[in-house]
Amino acid sequence: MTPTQLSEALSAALAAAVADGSLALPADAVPASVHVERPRQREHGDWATNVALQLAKKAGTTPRALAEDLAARLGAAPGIKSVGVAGPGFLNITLDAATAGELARTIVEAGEAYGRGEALAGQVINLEYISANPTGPLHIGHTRWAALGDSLGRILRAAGAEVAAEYYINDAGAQMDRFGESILARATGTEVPEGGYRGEYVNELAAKVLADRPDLPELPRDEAIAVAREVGYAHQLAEIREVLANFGVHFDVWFSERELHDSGAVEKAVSRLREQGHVFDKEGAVWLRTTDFTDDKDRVMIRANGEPTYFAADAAYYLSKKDRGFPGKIYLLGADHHGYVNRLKAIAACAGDDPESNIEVLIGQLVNVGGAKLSKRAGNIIELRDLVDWIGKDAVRYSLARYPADSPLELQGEDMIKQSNDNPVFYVQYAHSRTVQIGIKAVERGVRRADGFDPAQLSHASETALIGRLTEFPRIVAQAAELREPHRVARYLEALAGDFHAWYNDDEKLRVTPYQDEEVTDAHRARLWLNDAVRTVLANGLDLLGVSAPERM
RNA sequence: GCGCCUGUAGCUCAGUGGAUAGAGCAUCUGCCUCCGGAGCAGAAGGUCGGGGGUUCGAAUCCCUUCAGGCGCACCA
Repeated sequence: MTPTQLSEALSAALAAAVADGSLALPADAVPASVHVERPRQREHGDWATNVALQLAKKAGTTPRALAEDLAARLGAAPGIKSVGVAGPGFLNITLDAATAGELARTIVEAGEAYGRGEALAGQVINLEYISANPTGPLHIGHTRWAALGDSLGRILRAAGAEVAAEYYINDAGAQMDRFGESILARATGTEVPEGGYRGEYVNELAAKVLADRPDLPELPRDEAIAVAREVGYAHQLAEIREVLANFGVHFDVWFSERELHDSGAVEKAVSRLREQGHVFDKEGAVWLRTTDFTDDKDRVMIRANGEPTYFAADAAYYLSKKDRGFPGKIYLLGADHHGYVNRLKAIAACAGDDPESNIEVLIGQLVNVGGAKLSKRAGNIIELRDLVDWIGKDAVRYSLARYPADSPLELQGEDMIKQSNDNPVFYVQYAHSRTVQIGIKAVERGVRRADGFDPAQLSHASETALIGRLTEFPRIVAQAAELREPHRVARYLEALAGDFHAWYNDDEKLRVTPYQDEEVTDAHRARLWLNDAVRTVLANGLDLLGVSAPERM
């Protein structure tokens, strides 16, 4: 029995009580689905609901009386072992072992599909993250969004949404010229200009540019800057793409800011917003009246000198997303960009969208890794590439994905490479590899799922706890998708791994494989089904986080 | 000054109005003759920053206050 079915059974019990007059509640006050949750305390049963507490007042009765009535009605339902009333009026529900144990079969047969759902079905979402300038390597701040953004994309898709992951390349503007000038200076042994890029990586780029274009030093200065800029840009972007690919991060679209300018999309955006009535001219510049909405001051789109601002490109980019058919637009930005939230929402509103539903801006707070070496090649930053070389892809991704984005984070690098309980990624991966090895051993000893499944065998406390945990997975995925919080999946996997290890260590009689002189029984087979169900969920969950599920460690 | 985020165990952090506030680390005590000890069981550790309020019920919602981080461009 799934929580959904249980919730429906509760609704039916409420409706029946209203129908026969024992519950004085208007029909429209009966909730279509009743919220059930896993109680913290095991002795409170498999599931609990506070529905009686919530409805008693409206029905003019006491919570306990209402709960007693519901308990009597629900207790007769098939698959339910017992229903109790506790405390002020909680309903505690225990399923019978066979009904609960069926879940293991459901999971094993569903395989990779278990956990996927329809909570976000029909939603079409553009998910933009990282979007770092192509003028230098990715650093630790980008790394947090790389891990969270990619995982969020996977989770949104698992919940049924259609998602395009997008990287906005800020390849326009004065910074690119400074980038070109910096490379040229290094290539020709002259001084890097004020405000230029100085990291060791600029020397590396200069060497690559010279290898591609040995004629660089002989070119007229303007042309040389352009060549250095363009060739350097290509190399830097290639490196970013390679580093992200090695990190397991995939983008569907790499969107160039320059394209917006070259194609005239920026001018078109200005005129479109002008038609909407939100653009005005002042002091020689063209402005967007973002104060019509949530912003605290109006923003310049075209400067007095005729050059468009970065903000104008942002507006054009927003319209591009809208035009390309994405009602939902999620932006993942760093904390240093939180001042942008209101003006981005104002763009949406000026474009005629609903800033509450068509645009969502998630802000990631700072992260620091203690003990990490600062990058010499890029200056005083921690590079994503170095971090992955040092700690490993799985540990970096997991360590970042297991915390919500909106809290500042201080991680210890030494803990992240420890292969022990200090590091939850190994704890979860170890549980997965253990299920794999147990499965192999069981088959060697003649325990085979194909020989049958008697779910009633899974009646031990550690087994029902484990089954209950497995039941939660689809709801956890849906919740992580709806709240945009990948860390919920990681925390769930840690709890599941804990329940699994506890079951494994619980009692020497509760083994998947028989002792050497022992016959294979229904119990061994049932436990193999359960073991394999756990493996399925651990693998599915780790995949949502972009972390590998090793068969052996 | 204004705005956003964050204050939970010694440390790093979970906990989108429910029952006795949880996990890992660190400290202490147990558990390897057969499925992986990278594991398990237990002990100890808390004015949920402070103060008001809403509610049958608040770490969670509202107000206020203190502390820390970040941001307030015709830069990108």
